[in-house]
Amino acid sequence: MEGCPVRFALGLVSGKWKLRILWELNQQEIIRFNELQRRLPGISSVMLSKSLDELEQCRLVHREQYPEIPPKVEYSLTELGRSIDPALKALGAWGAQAYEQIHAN
Amino acid sequence: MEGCPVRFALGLVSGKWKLRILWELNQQEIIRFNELQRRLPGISSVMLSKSLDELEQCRLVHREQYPEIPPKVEYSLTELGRSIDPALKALGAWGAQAYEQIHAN
DNA sequence: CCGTATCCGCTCCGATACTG
DNA sequence: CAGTATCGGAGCGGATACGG
Repeated sequence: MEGCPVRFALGLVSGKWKLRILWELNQQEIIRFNELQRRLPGISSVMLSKSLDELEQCRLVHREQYPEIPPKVEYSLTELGRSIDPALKALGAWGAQAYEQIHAN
Repeated sequence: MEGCPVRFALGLVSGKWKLRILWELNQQEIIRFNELQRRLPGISSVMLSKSLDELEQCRLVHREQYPEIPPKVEYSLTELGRSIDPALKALGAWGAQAYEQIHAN
Protein backbone atom coordinates (compact mmCIF):
# COMPACT_ATOMS: atom_id res chain seq x y z
CA MET A 1 0.00 0.00 0.00
CA GLU A 2 2.97 2.30 0.60
CA GLY A 3 4.62 1.65 -2.73
CA CYS A 4 1.66 0.53 -4.83
CA PRO A 5 -0.76 3.17 -6.09
CA VAL A 6 -3.41 0.53 -6.78
CA ARG A 7 -3.39 -0.71 -3.21
CA PHE A 8 -3.29 2.87 -1.98
CA ALA A 9 -6.37 3.71 -4.03
CA LEU A 10 -8.20 0.64 -2.80
CA GLY A 11 -7.31 1.52 0.77
CA LEU A 12 -9.06 4.86 0.41
CA VAL A 13 -12.37 3.41 -0.73
CA SER A 14 -12.30 0.11 1.13
CA GLY A 15 -14.95 -0.58 3.69
CA LYS A 16 -18.49 -1.78 3.43
CA TRP A 17 -20.15 1.55 2.72
CA LYS A 18 -17.67 3.97 1.17
CA LEU A 19 -18.36 3.18 -2.46
CA ARG A 20 -22.10 3.44 -1.90
CA ILE A 21 -21.60 6.78 -0.21
CA LEU A 22 -19.49 8.05 -3.09
CA TRP A 23 -22.13 6.84 -5.51
CA GLU A 24 -24.91 8.71 -3.69
CA LEU A 25 -22.79 11.85 -3.59
CA ASN A 26 -22.18 11.50 -7.29
CA GLN A 27 -25.92 11.34 -7.97
CA GLN A 28 -26.83 14.16 -5.67
CA GLU A 29 -24.00 16.75 -5.66
CA ILE A 30 -24.95 17.94 -2.18
CA ILE A 31 -26.67 15.91 0.49
CA ARG A 32 -27.35 16.08 4.21
CA PHE A 33 -26.49 13.45 6.79
CA ASN A 34 -29.97 12.12 7.40
CA GLU A 35 -30.93 12.13 3.76
CA LEU A 36 -27.78 10.14 3.03
CA GLN A 37 -28.67 7.67 5.74
CA ARG A 38 -32.16 7.28 4.32
CA ARG A 39 -30.69 6.49 0.91
CA LEU A 40 -28.41 3.81 2.36
CA PRO A 41 -30.77 1.21 3.83
CA GLY A 42 -29.13 -0.70 6.63
CA ILE A 43 -26.37 1.71 7.55
CA SER A 44 -26.18 2.95 11.12
CA SER A 45 -25.31 6.51 12.03
CA VAL A 46 -22.12 5.15 13.56
CA MET A 47 -20.86 3.67 10.33
CA LEU A 48 -22.06 6.58 8.23
CA SER A 49 -20.33 9.10 10.44
CA LYS A 50 -17.14 7.08 10.59
CA SER A 51 -17.06 6.48 6.84
CA LEU A 52 -17.68 10.15 6.08
CA ASP A 53 -14.93 11.15 8.50
CA GLU A 54 -12.43 8.94 6.75
CA LEU A 55 -13.52 10.05 3.30
CA GLU A 56 -13.12 13.64 4.42
CA GLN A 57 -9.63 13.00 5.76
CA CYS A 58 -8.71 11.47 2.41
CA ARG A 59 -9.99 14.64 0.70
CA LEU A 60 -12.60 12.73 -1.26
CA VAL A 61 -15.52 14.39 0.47
CA HIS A 62 -16.17 17.94 1.58
CA ARG A 63 -18.08 18.65 4.78
CA GLU A 64 -19.95 21.92 5.26
CA GLN A 65 -21.40 22.55 8.68
CA TYR A 66 -23.91 25.31 9.43
CA PRO A 67 -24.07 26.67 12.99
CA GLU A 68 -27.80 26.30 13.38
CA ILE A 69 -30.22 24.71 15.76
CA PRO A 70 -31.08 22.07 14.76
CA PRO A 71 -27.70 21.30 13.19
CA LYS A 72 -27.33 21.10 9.44
CA VAL A 73 -24.39 19.43 7.70
CA GLU A 74 -23.98 19.04 3.98
CA TYR A 75 -21.66 16.63 2.24
CA SER A 76 -20.37 16.77 -1.31
CA LEU A 77 -17.62 15.28 -3.46
CA THR A 78 -14.34 17.11 -3.83
CA GLU A 79 -12.57 17.38 -7.17
CA LEU A 80 -10.50 14.35 -6.17
CA GLY A 81 -13.65 12.48 -5.20
CA ARG A 82 -15.22 13.15 -8.57
CA SER A 83 -12.07 12.14 -10.43
CA ILE A 84 -12.28 8.52 -9.28
CA ASP A 85 -15.29 7.95 -11.49
CA PRO A 86 -13.48 6.76 -14.68
CA ALA A 87 -11.44 4.25 -12.70
CA LEU A 88 -14.57 2.83 -11.09
CA LYS A 89 -16.28 2.71 -14.46
CA ALA A 90 -13.37 0.66 -15.84
CA LEU A 91 -13.49 -1.67 -12.88
CA GLY A 92 -17.23 -2.02 -13.20
CA ALA A 93 -16.97 -2.89 -16.87
CA TRP A 94 -14.49 -5.63 -16.06
CA GLY A 95 -16.64 -6.77 -13.15
CA ALA A 96 -19.67 -7.21 -15.41
CA GLN A 97 -17.57 -9.21 -17.85
CA ALA A 98 -16.23 -11.37 -15.02
CA TYR A 99 -19.73 -11.92 -13.70
CA GLU A 100 -20.92 -13.27 -17.05
CA GLN A 101 -17.89 -15.51 -17.40
CA ILE A 102 -18.23 -16.96 -13.92
CA HIS A 103 -21.97 -17.53 -14.15
CA ALA A 104 -21.80 -18.96 -17.65
CA ASN A 105 -21.37 -22.67 -16.88
CA MET B 1 -21.96 -6.93 -4.44
CA GLU B 2 -24.81 -8.83 -6.07
CA GLY B 3 -26.15 -5.90 -8.01
CA CYS B 4 -23.03 -3.76 -8.33
CA PRO B 5 -20.34 -4.79 -10.82
CA VAL B 6 -17.76 -2.59 -9.09
CA ARG B 7 -18.25 -4.29 -5.75
CA PHE B 8 -18.32 -7.66 -7.49
CA ALA B 9 -14.99 -6.90 -9.15
CA LEU B 10 -13.46 -5.74 -5.89
CA GLY B 11 -14.72 -8.88 -4.18
CA LEU B 12 -12.78 -11.04 -6.61
CA VAL B 13 -9.42 -9.37 -5.98
CA SER B 14 -9.84 -8.37 -2.35
CA GLY B 15 -7.55 -9.85 0.23
CA LYS B 16 -4.06 -9.02 1.31
CA TRP B 17 -2.19 -10.96 -1.37
CA LYS B 18 -4.35 -11.40 -4.45
CA LEU B 19 -3.29 -8.27 -6.30
CA ARG B 20 0.36 -9.05 -5.66
CA ILE B 21 -0.17 -12.57 -6.97
CA LEU B 22 -1.87 -11.26 -10.10
CA TRP B 23 1.00 -8.81 -10.54
CA GLU B 24 3.60 -11.57 -10.36
CA LEU B 25 1.64 -13.73 -12.78
CA ASN B 26 1.46 -10.79 -15.14
CA GLN B 27 5.25 -10.38 -15.05
CA GLN B 28 6.00 -14.04 -15.38
CA GLU B 29 3.33 -15.69 -17.57
CA ILE B 30 3.92 -19.08 -15.95
CA ILE B 31 5.21 -19.68 -12.47
CA ARG B 32 5.45 -22.51 -9.96
CA PHE B 33 4.15 -22.50 -6.38
CA ASN B 34 7.49 -22.22 -4.61
CA GLU B 35 8.86 -19.65 -7.01
CA LEU B 36 5.74 -17.57 -6.45
CA GLN B 37 6.19 -17.85 -2.70
CA ARG B 38 9.80 -16.74 -3.00
CA ARG B 39 8.71 -13.66 -4.93
CA LEU B 40 6.15 -12.71 -2.29
CA PRO B 41 8.20 -12.09 0.85
CA GLY B 42 6.14 -12.70 3.98
CA ILE B 43 3.40 -14.90 2.54
CA SER B 44 2.85 -18.30 4.08
CA SER B 45 2.06 -21.38 2.04
CA VAL B 46 -1.35 -21.37 3.68
CA MET B 47 -2.28 -17.96 2.38
CA LEU B 48 -0.71 -18.54 -1.00
CA SER B 49 -2.59 -21.79 -1.47
CA LYS B 50 -5.86 -20.30 -0.31
CA SER B 51 -5.51 -17.20 -2.46
CA LEU B 52 -4.63 -19.22 -5.54
CA ASP B 53 -7.60 -21.51 -4.92
CA GLU B 54 -9.99 -18.58 -4.81
CA LEU B 55 -8.45 -16.93 -7.85
CA GLU B 56 -8.80 -20.19 -9.71
CA GLN B 57 -12.46 -20.54 -8.73
CA CYS B 58 -13.05 -17.03 -10.05
CA ARG B 59 -11.42 -18.06 -13.34
CA LEU B 60 -8.70 -15.45 -13.01
CA VAL B 61 -5.93 -18.02 -12.67
CA HIS B 62 -5.25 -21.31 -14.42
CA ARG B 63 -3.70 -24.20 -12.52
CA GLU B 64 -1.75 -26.89 -14.35
CA GLN B 65 -0.69 -29.89 -12.32
CA TYR B 66 1.85 -32.46 -13.49
CA PRO B 67 1.67 -35.99 -12.04
CA GLU B 68 5.32 -36.22 -11.07
CA ILE B 69 7.40 -36.94 -8.03
CA PRO B 70 8.23 -34.43 -6.68
CA PRO B 71 5.00 -32.60 -7.58
CA LYS B 72 5.05 -29.74 -10.06
CA VAL B 73 2.26 -27.21 -10.39
CA GLU B 74 2.27 -24.22 -12.68
CA TYR B 75 0.06 -21.17 -12.37
CA SER B 76 -0.80 -18.63 -15.05
CA LEU B 77 -3.34 -15.91 -15.76
CA THR B 78 -6.46 -16.75 -17.73
CA GLU B 79 -7.81 -14.45 -20.40
CA LEU B 80 -10.12 -12.95 -17.79
CA GLY B 81 -7.20 -12.52 -15.42
CA ARG B 82 -5.23 -10.63 -18.01
CA SER B 83 -8.19 -8.44 -18.92
CA ILE B 84 -8.30 -6.76 -15.52
CA ASP B 85 -5.08 -4.92 -16.29
CA PRO B 86 -6.58 -1.73 -17.84
CA ALA B 87 -8.95 -1.29 -14.90
CA LEU B 88 -6.09 -1.62 -12.41
CA LYS B 89 -4.01 0.79 -14.44
CA ALA B 90 -6.83 3.34 -14.26
CA LEU B 91 -7.18 2.82 -10.53
CA GLY B 92 -3.42 3.11 -10.08
CA ALA B 93 -3.33 6.38 -11.99
CA TRP B 94 -6.02 7.81 -9.76
CA GLY B 95 -4.27 6.42 -6.69
CA ALA B 96 -1.04 8.19 -7.57
CA GLN B 97 -2.94 11.43 -8.05
CA ALA B 98 -4.70 10.97 -4.72
CA TYR B 99 -1.39 10.23 -3.02
CA GLU B 100 0.09 13.52 -4.20
CA GLN B 101 -2.99 15.46 -3.18
CA ILE B 102 -3.13 13.96 0.29
CA HIS B 103 0.57 14.36 1.00
CA ALA B 104 0.65 17.90 -0.34
CA ASN B 105 -0.89 19.50 2.78
C1' DC C 1 -30.38 16.71 13.45
C1' DC C 2 -26.03 14.94 13.75
C1' DG C 3 -23.46 12.63 15.76
C1' DT C 4 -20.23 9.74 20.00
C1' DA C 5 -19.39 5.79 23.47
C1' DT C 6 -19.37 1.14 24.31
C1' DC C 7 -19.61 -3.63 23.77
C1' DC C 8 -19.39 -7.80 20.96
C1' DG C 9 -19.39 -11.32 17.18
C1' DC C 10 -17.13 -12.57 13.06
C1' DT C 11 -13.94 -12.86 9.44
C1' DC C 12 -9.23 -12.29 7.83
C1' DC C 13 -4.78 -13.38 8.37
C1' DG C 14 -0.38 -15.18 10.65
C1' DA C 15 2.16 -18.93 13.05
C1' DT C 16 3.03 -23.54 13.67
C1' DA C 17 2.95 -28.35 12.76
C1' DC C 18 2.32 -32.02 9.64
C1' DT C 19 1.81 -34.97 4.86
C1' DG C 20 1.77 -37.47 -0.02
C1' DC D 1 7.49 -29.68 -3.92
C1' DA D 2 3.10 -28.36 -2.93
C1' DG D 3 0.23 -28.23 -0.12
C1' DT D 4 -3.51 -29.23 4.55
C1' DA D 5 -4.98 -28.87 9.67
C1' DT D 6 -5.45 -26.22 13.54
C1' DC D 7 -5.21 -22.46 16.77
C1' DG D 8 -5.27 -17.66 18.07
C1' DG D 9 -5.02 -12.35 17.71
C1' DA D 10 -6.50 -8.03 15.56
C1' DG D 11 -9.65 -5.20 13.30
C1' DC D 12 -14.05 -4.41 10.84
C1' DG D 13 -18.65 -3.72 11.30
C1' DG D 14 -23.42 -4.25 13.87
C1' DA D 15 -26.47 -3.05 17.97
C1' DT D 16 -27.61 -0.28 21.50
C1' DA D 17 -27.56 3.69 24.36
C1' DC D 18 -26.61 8.42 25.05
C1' DG D 19 -25.41 13.76 24.10
C1' DG D 20 -25.14 18.96 22.22
